[in-house]
Parts: sequence; structure tokens; C-alpha cells
Amino acid sequence: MNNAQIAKIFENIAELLELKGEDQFKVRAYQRAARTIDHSPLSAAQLVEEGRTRELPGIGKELAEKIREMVETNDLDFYQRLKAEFPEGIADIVSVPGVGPKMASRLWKELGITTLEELEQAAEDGRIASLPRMGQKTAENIVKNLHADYRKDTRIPIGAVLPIAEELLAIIEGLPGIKNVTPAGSLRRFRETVGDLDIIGTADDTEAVIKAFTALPQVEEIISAGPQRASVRLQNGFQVDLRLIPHESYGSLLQHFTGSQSHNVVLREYAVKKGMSVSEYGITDVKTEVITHFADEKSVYKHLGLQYIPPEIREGGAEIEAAERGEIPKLVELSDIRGDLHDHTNWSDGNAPIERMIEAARAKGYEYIAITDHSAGRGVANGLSVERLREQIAIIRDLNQKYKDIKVLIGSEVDIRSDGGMDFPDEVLAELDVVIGSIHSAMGQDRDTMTRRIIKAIENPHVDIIGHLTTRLIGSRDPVALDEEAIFQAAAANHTVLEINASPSRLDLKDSHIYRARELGVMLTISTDSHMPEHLDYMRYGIAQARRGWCEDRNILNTRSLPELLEFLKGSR
DNA sequence: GCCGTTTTCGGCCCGACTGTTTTCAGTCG
Repeated sequence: MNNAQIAKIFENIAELLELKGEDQFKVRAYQRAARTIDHSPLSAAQLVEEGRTRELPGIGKELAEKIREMVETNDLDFYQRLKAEFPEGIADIVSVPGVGPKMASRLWKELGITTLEELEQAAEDGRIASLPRMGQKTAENIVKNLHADYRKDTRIPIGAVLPIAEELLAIIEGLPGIKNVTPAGSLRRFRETVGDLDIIGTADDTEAVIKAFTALPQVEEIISAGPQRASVRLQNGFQVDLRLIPHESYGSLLQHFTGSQSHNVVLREYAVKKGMSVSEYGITDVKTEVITHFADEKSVYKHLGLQYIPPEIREGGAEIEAAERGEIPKLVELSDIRGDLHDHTNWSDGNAPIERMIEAARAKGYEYIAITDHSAGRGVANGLSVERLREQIAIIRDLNQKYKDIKVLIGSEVDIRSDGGMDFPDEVLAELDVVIGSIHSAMGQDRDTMTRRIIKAIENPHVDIIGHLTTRLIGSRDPVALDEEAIFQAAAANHTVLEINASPSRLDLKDSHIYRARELGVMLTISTDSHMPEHLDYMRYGIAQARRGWCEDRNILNTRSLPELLEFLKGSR
């Protein structure tokens, strides 16, 4: 079992234990373990093999043993037995917004409800309203939420959310009396998918602003609304949570609402040990009961004796300990980027001529751009034959005479064939400044075959960069099966660069892979894989992704100057 | 179920909003 599968089982166990009415702290232990395993840069199999599972925070004797069982037998007896205690459809019931484990458990035990159909029936015929401590309103909400086309776990790729969020922010900024309007939550942390839009602001009269917000024409439905907080569904289907607080607590609110939730839990547990209590209003000294307010976020961390922690790495992992020791790295920034090393033109499947891509890169102030159209190979995307490639090379050489302020690197995104061979012969690859090897076919190969295939490409001295390693498309195509650890080690040993593909539908490598590759000394690039000039703007997503993997500028090849880049490329061949 | 320079037992983040009931449990983030 891989980490994601183990994490899923721990999550399911937590849910079942909640239904069972088990101790909430036990439930939390499983939830925490699920997150820890999911975010672990090392595979569970490797951890088990090296006997290091218990080094993970929140993994003790029992959980380590369960992880071992899952790695070795692909199953977990405890989970199977627990699952057997409940009807199949109970998870669907809990997934209805507003229905939690307590209610689901009562509906099952007192009314025998085990499916969504039975749930709707019971809500409509009055049986739910007749239960003690439930009522007509509860039943109505269940019916309403059943028919809503969303669930608690629907998440949308960040690339689809960010532009909408930015429009919405401008609208909210226009509400009278509101200040400090800021995106928070997973949006601010740049998670690859976002569940709902968390937006915060400050106001003297928070209630008036909430009223104005819920009255916006874009609001389709008010999910909840109080004096400080409103949760609404927009006409475009997005859920937006707006939270307001007086101006003097802005820093604390931003910290609180940025999360992640597990980061906040770990942070607050750390604070408790130091005799402080952290909330969205400020930090209270437990002894004196004096609360300190923070108008800016950095002061919150400072007050706790911690180095500032950038939002992208607030995932409740090792960041609090690192901040305590002053070991939070200076993460790479957009302004560090000096060029883009993966760009297509209308010679293959891009939509713009070479010169327009160059102009777009110049407008960004880049020192270099690599033109990397597809190879002919499997006919993907109007790929270039050797003849057309040589024709393009000649044109780019001429363009380099014309442009003195930017270097146009001659490159290609070359298919890695199913046997690990490259789609151009070595003597052709040798003519190029930059060779990206990418998987575009035979994605269904088994793990061992795929791993060997990619490692063969990594070992090819002409291949500089491996593009979008796992080929996943967020929300629509699963990653290929591969042994990441072996691939990262091979990349480090051969000085082959791994790409962080910044296209928001890919974000490939993913954050935990970036973290591990960087740890193993793999050099990375952040590349937009642009197919039109506007795509160069995707760099911001790639930067955020690299930051989520704790990357500094030195980990990213395209933060280097042109001479340094050329030297690296020459040296790695 | 985890964890420990105050603890191997007794803690475990903190608060808004809702619905149902008049003080709070459940849900959510």
C-alpha cells in the first residue's frame, strides 16, 4: 500500500470511530496519523523497512504496527473488523453537509437509516423531525443539502479558483466599512486544490458588513450568517466563507484563517506548553489572563518565540519545530526566476510563433527562454521531425542575433519511449542546449517497468531535465505508478534535473515529492510548459508549489544567471 | 492513540454558528 492509501484507511477508521462514539482524542490521533502519512516525503514501505515509522510525529506503537501490517499484507484486520460493525452506506450519510457522526449514528440506530434514499424518505415523512433534539428545520436542511450538487470533500484545482477569487476580492473590497480584505485558507497556502474560498477582513461594524456581503447579487444561498462570519454559496457554485474581526486583531485572524487546521492545532499545543492560549483574537497569557492583540501576522509568531512561517508550509508537519530552531529556509520567490525552460510554439502544439514567446519572456525581464517543442515520435501534438527541428534550430540561431537582451535556448521536449529510449537519436540531442525527456505514452505500465523506463532516460547523458514526472492531471488523470525514491536517487546521482511543472492542471512534481527530491539533492526547475504567451504567468503556481516543498533559490536551476545555467547544463552531460 | 526537563497517567486548540431548548450539543473550520 502506498502512503495515500494508508492515509485514506486511517481517515476511514477515524470516521468509523466517531460513529462508534469513541474518545474524540483517539479519533484525532487517527486523523493526525492520516495527514502525517499523506505528507510524509518517505514512503511507508521504506519507513517500515528501515524501522523508522515511529519517528513520525503522532505515530506510536499501535499506529506503527498498523502501518507495518498494511505495507506487508496490503490490508488491515482492525479496519476490516471495524467496517463490519457498520452498514455500507453510512459514509454517504456523514458526507451530507450538516450531518456529522453523532447524527448519522442516531439516524441509523433509531430509524434504521443506512442509505441516502432512506435518509431523504425519513426527512420528508416527518420521522427525523419527530426525534428528540431534532426538528423540522433539521429535516429540511438534510433534504436541501442532499440535493445540493456538492459534498464536504469536493475540491477544485487552484488554477480554476484563483482568478475567480481575485474577482471576488475586488467586489468584497467595495463593501462599505471593510478593510484588510485578504484571501486566507488553502488559497493563501496555495494548496493544489481548494475546497472553499476563505476570505477575511476587518471592520468596526462587522455585522453591517456581513449583511451587505450576504446581500450581494452573486450570492445564491446563505448557508450560515452571524455577526462576524458568513458562509454563502455563489451562483457559480463556489462556497465562500467571510470572517470579520475588529482591526486590531487582523494579524491573529489572518493567522487563524490561513490554517491549515492541523498547523493551528500543532501551533496551539506548542503555545499551551509555553503557558499561552492562541485564538483568532490574540494570544492570552494563561496565568495573568491578559490578551495581546496583533495587527500583523509576523508578530503572532514572534510573540510565541517562533521564526515567521510562510503560509505555503503551514501543514502541521515539521514547520513549528523548524521555526523554534530558527531553521525555516528563505523560500524561493517569483523575483528569483531568471528564465523559463519549457515552452512550446506553433511549430508543435503551441498557438504562438517563436518570436511572440520570446517577446513575452522579454516582457517578464527574463535572461533566457528555452523553446522546447515536441518530438515527432508518436505523432503527439504535431511533433517535430529531425528535419523540421534542424530548420527550427537555424531560425532560433538567427533570432539570437536579433535579440541581444535575452538568450533563446534551443531545446526539445523529447518523448521517452516505452522502453526508456529517446525519440531523437543521440547525435541530434547533442545539438540542443536543453533536452527535456517526458512521458506522453504507455502510461499504464506497471511500477517497475515505468521506474526502469524513467531511470534509463535519467541516465542518458543527453537528457537534462525530466518533464512532468508523473503525468498526472489534477482531478482528471491519475499519476503513473513509479518508485519515486529510486527515481530521485537516480536523478541526484546523474545530475539530471526534475521539473516542477507549473501548469495549474499539472503541478507535477507534487509538494511532498519536491520536498523529498530536494532533500536528496536533486536539482529542480520551475517551468510553465507554456503553449501560449499568457501561460508564462503560470510561474506563480510553480513558485508556490516549490515553496510548499521548502525550496530555496539554490534548489531551482532557473534562478541562476545565464552563464551559471549554461555551465550547469554543460557539466551535467 | 500519543506523549512527557513539572507527568508513564491525565492531559490532548479554540471559537462561530445552528437548532432545539432555555443552557448546550453538534457541526464545521
